[in-house]
Amino acid sequence: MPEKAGRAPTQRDVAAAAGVSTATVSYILSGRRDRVTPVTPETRERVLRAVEQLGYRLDHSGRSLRRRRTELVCVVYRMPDNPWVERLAEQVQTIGARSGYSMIALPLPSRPPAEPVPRPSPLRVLRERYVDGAIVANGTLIEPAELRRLAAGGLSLVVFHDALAPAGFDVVDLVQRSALTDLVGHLLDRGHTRIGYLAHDVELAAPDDEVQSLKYRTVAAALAAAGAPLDPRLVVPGADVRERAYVETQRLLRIENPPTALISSSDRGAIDAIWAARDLGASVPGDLAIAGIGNGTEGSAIRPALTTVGLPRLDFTVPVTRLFERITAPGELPGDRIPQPWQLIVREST
Amino acid sequence: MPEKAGRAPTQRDVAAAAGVSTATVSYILSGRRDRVTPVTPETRERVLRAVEQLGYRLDHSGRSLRRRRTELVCVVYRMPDNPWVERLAEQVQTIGARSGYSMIALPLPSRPPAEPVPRPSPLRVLRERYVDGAIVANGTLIEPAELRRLAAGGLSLVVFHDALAPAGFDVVDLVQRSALTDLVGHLLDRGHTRIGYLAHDVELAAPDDEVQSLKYRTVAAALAAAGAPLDPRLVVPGADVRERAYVETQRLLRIENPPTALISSSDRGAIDAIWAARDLGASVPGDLAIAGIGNGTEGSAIRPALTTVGLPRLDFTVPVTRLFERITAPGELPGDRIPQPWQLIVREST
DNA sequence: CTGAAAGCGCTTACAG
DNA sequence: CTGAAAGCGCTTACAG
Repeated sequence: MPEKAGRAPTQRDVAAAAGVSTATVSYILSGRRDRVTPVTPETRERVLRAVEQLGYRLDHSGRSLRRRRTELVCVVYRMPDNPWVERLAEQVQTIGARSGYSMIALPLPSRPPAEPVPRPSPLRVLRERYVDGAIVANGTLIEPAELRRLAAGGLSLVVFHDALAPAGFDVVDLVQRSALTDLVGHLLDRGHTRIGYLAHDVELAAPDDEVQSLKYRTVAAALAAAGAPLDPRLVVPGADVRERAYVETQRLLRIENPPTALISSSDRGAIDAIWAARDLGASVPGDLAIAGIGNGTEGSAIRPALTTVGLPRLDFTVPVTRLFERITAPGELPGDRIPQPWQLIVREST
Repeated sequence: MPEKAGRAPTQRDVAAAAGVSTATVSYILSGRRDRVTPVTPETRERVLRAVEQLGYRLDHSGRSLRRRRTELVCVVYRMPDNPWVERLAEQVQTIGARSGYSMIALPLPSRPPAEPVPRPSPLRVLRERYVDGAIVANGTLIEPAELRRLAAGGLSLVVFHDALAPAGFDVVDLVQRSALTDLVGHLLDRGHTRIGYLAHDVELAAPDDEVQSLKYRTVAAALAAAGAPLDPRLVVPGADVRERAYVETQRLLRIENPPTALISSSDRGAIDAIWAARDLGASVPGDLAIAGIGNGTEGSAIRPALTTVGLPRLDFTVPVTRLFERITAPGELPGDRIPQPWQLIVREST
């Protein structure tokens, strides 16, 4: 069935085999203009047979060059992915399919590129018009200036970011700060004064980084504002790795004057902390109140159900739809801020 | 700096601005032929200035069409990803960069497509020559016939699969069966006769599926062959979801005549099972031996360290290098089988 | 050392 | 209802 090795068959070959012009082949394969100038069923049949026989496959390079769009969009995120990103990808796939778009993913390294910068940069996919648009999840290490350049160059862009001004692209603002502040307030209201923090490594390594240490900084600021500043001895690493979260929590519980509440920079870390506490015979939230950050899928399935902050529902219809509006529009949309606020979700663990 | 809205600048615009021909622009930007016919430093300088000034960005459609390759490869996997796939992606990125290739990911839905099949299919990226090659991780639901068609159509392909013959593409055979059989033998040697199985949902839903239920089928077959067939009451779901693994393990331990050993279809499930057992006061491996499958990164970090089966090292240099050989070669490589056998890794939990 | 020109595979206004 | 032809942005053998 498939063509012989060598040059892959083109529409010219199909046209020749079916005895029609390439225009006819193109109309039939792309499904356009059918109503205006219908092709006779026999012609169509003949062409489709030739396609089958030659093993013809459309080559998008030609189409993209001519149509000036690739009909591909990209979900950009920082490895590893998470349920959040997967849900986003699914929705991009579903909503994009309606306008004939396919989705690819661009997983970016979790660490800033080493020197010398690798050639080609992974960002080539965005820079050289391989895709018509992209959704950038929060946490990637792409520079704001790069994003502005990409948008100026014609890429349709929707960016999840908490501290960035729209500039030719839309910014989905998770408004994490107020929810995190609410969480701190909630714990203080419950009477806690010794509050610990289970951190991601990067937060301890670069506590001043506005983006990477946003959670840590916000929690620390809220506590300080309430007159109960974070005790450095109650700040421990481990939110990244399950077993370390477990060990560090047990260590915290054994120090003199241990915390009565613990905020974990990840839901995962919080769940491990719950187990760590229980294994030591401590009750949650009685002896130790524990809260996560992120509102992952596991938090509501465990006992005690996890108090956390995050998006109440993983529904990205608005930003995803916006991306395709941008792609469809002549390119004249300004940049909007799309608020998608995190919320405090109080369950049983605090 | 960037061009005004409207048509994006092309090499023609750059050439006009710099007062040279498009050929010169192209040579400078692509870096080819420089040694054969060097461009004078001034010309180069002038062109690069024009590029900067116009905000010119290469458009890969034109290049791909002309060069007959996209310089893009794709890692195809089934959502969600896992450390295994991430490692593979990293290595594709690193090794590909040496030949000027960028990597994208194509995450496929975890369930077979609903009827009617969505248009466009996510496989369009592979079918319509968006990429020059792809590595397909194991577990995707792509039909073998589809893989053969893609290879016949000229796509360079390396497929991780345990039950597939090479056919214009290479097959990385994980040889999972013998390692799984070894695991069963190991437990039997230790004197276990009541062995339980913590399954992925799909294994219970489609136990006859050669690909999706390979682990379950192999374990069951090995036990049956040893004269100790799997007791259906000892087969429980939960390997997919942490909390369910925990609950189901505790349930298993409370039944009359409980298992003395448990094989989990995932490392993650096994780790949760360890915690579940310990929370009930059962010792591991004393009261319950527990083994995982997959050799993820967490298994060696916990106590007791997890016995598991999987790849001893996450080194995919051979298959990844092979992919780029395929891409580079005139296209005349046959299909090879690349064995990359799983092994039994005995640690402390059994 | 540089430029004019052909052509990669497709789409699409236009003429018939 | 169908075909001839131009052209999308780039690369590259070839002529100068």
